[in-house]
Amino acid sequence: MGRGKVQLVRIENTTNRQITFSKRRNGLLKKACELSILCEVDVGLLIFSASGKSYQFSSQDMGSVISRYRHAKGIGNSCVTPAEYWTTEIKNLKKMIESLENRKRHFAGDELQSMGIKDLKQLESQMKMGLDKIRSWKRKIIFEQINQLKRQLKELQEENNNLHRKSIDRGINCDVSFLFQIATGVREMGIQDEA
Amino acid sequence: MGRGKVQLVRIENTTNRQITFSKRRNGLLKKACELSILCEVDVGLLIFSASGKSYQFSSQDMGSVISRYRHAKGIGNSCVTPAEYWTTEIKNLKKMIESLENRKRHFAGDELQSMGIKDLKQLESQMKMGLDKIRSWKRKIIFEQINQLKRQLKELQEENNNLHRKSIDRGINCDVSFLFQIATGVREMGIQDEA
DNA sequence: ACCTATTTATAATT
DNA sequence: TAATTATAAATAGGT
Repeated sequence: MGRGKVQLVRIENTTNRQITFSKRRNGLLKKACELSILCEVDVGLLIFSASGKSYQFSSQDMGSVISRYRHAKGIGNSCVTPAEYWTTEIKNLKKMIESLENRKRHFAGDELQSMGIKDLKQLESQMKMGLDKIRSWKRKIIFEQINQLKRQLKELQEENNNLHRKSIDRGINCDVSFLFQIATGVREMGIQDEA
Repeated sequence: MGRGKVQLVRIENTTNRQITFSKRRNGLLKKACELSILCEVDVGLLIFSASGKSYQFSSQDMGSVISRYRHAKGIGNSCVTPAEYWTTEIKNLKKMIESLENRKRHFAGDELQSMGIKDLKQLESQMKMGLDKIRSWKRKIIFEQINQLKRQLKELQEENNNLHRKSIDRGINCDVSFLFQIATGVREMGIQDEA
């Protein structure tokens, strides 16, 4: 599109290349934006100029778009990914609430109110129950795990004491008293579970 | 560009929206590719269809483009701590519940339409799915932590066996530094368990 | 930066 | 779903 046709190869003339970069970069960003709006899809676009300057467009925030990409690619969640992933998920939930809010007008001047409120109450209590369940489940599992850990540590500590005695018999000194500290620490953690 | 001018708003007709998505998606990918070649710059483009399918172009591999973005934004690979992460997410959920409560109040004097109820039901099921996701993620993360602890315990046991042998053979001071790793692991678990 | 002849993209239609 | 075509939009080369 222009006075002449262009071959799909690097533009050798530096000035022309920069001018074209500027023009096409804006065009691309614009079209990315249009696509996301017209078709209501998620788009993330990153452009890095030769000088290292970066330009971007994303329909949401870039982080969540990237996390979606990583999620789609099944890339591990070692570091930021859980947070990024949930940023998206929480955003979706927020959108739902917004949409509920936007539709408030639809609810006005009609009937079946009690049923709608019933739904809402149910929904609300379900969310709360969900959270409670998560909490209690978590408490239970962690408590069990910690108890088991304590048992194992205790066994090891006793075994170490035995070793200690044997070592002394053989003239070796090994202090394992800190194991008690660990065990104590674990116990405290077990108790403090759940705010 | 086409028979008619188009407004920059979501295309309501589903078929048209999908057709336009298909066309513009390809156009955008093409232009992204052209820009990267003509101007010799790095470009990364991610598109997610409404159905969740992903399309992408990147001049190099997407991973390096993304990491370049991270670097440019000064986002290291620094981890969000589990505590921070869950604190934030739970806070958001609480906000949503609050918002629902407010909504409930607003509806108190109103009446609901059958369409509104349909929306509500849909919202409800979406919320449920969200909670399920929360649960499974939580489960996954905690299990990962527990598994790591198990692994560390196993190491401890092996090390202990080793120590045992060595002590019997020739008497060597025990290296117990790894025990602190366990303590650290347990502590991290405790911290995460605050949501 | 702006202009505009042309090419390119694409909306509507078949 | 895939072509066709009329038209809008992008832009190459020039000022």
